[in-house]
Amino acid sequence: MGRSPCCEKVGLKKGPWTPEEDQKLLAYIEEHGHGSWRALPAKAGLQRCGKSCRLRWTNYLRPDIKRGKFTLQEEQSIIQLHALLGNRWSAIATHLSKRTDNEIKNHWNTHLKKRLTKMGIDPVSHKPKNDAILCTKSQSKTVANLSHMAQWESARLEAEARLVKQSRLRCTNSYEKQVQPIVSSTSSYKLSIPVSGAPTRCFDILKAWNNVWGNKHNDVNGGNENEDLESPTSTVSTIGVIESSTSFFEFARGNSSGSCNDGTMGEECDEEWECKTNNQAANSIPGFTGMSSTDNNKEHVPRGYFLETFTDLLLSSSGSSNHHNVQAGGESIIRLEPNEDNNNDYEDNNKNYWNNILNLVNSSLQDPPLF
DNA sequence: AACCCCGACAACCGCGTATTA
DNA sequence: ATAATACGCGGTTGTCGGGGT
Repeated sequence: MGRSPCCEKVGLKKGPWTPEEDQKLLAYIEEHGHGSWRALPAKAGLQRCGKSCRLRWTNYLRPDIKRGKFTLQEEQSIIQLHALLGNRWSAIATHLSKRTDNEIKNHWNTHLKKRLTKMGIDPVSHKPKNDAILCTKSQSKTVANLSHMAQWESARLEAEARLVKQSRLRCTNSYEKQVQPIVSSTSSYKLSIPVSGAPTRCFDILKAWNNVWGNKHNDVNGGNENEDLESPTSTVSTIGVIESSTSFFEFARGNSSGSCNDGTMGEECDEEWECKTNNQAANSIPGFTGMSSTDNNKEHVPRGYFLETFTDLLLSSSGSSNHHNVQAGGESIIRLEPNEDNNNDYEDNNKNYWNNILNLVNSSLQDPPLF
């Protein structure tokens, strides 16, 4: 099947938009809505293709866009969501209201990816680069289960992102109907989509997993090792889980030395992050105060320097000297000494990691985007 | 002052997919 | 069922400004 060009290429302007063009596009959409992007440029008097207009609108002119530096929370959200979703920028953007997928993608490529690399973390897999497979059976099982659930949850996140977008479209359509009832007389949305503001039932896998942890936490190793974790379903209760985990943001902001005063990650913060994480990469050099084993045994994420704890979560490692980085089979993960305490450390860290993602996404659902 | 380099970000391109005729 | 069309996404490129030499 051949593909026709999105628009006539001849005579169309390319490159940066001028303020005049912005004004034309803005004025037209405010008055008429965008309608068909293909037809918009002619109607708005723009020598641009519809695609270019759409991009300009969605990435720059849209009124609900937040611009400027990314906050610490936003950066952390991006990293965690990227760990779960990969390069699905659109899906990630739905959980960071007011940020566009393009902006997130750019920020990832220019900042976050480099930082993770400096930290010795593979920005693709979000795993330490020089680590190895767990050697004990229960640890391997845990990793397999986490991976399994991550796949499920990733699929759910994508589905949810689609719903959010459909909801946005619906809202936009309503807006367009208000500003110009004539155009939309033929458009109808037959989908029954949850309206923004109504919390979507989601992340049940995380929650189910959390429940499993809550129930089985103390006998993970002592329990039936042959008992595979069932693929969670969306019918699991969602109550009483979130409270068990402290917001990642809370401890991220808990130490003023870990973030800039305005909450942004400026260059100075970068420097400090790099410094700290180099320590991490150097594997617990003197002065490193990462997640202690004592902290790990707690139900909540420990307070402390953001990057130490965050990279600890990412690395699923402890500040103790009991863990080693081993490499095998191309896969890299932290290997803990095969004793029960460290198994618990490892599992607690994973739990905390997922708790954080759960908190993150739930918080985003409580404040759904309007568009 | 001129040039070069590099980072940041806006914009484009090509492909996949949903929708429509 | 199929083809045509439109839209959205992700990767990539282009442009611009600031800093260094």
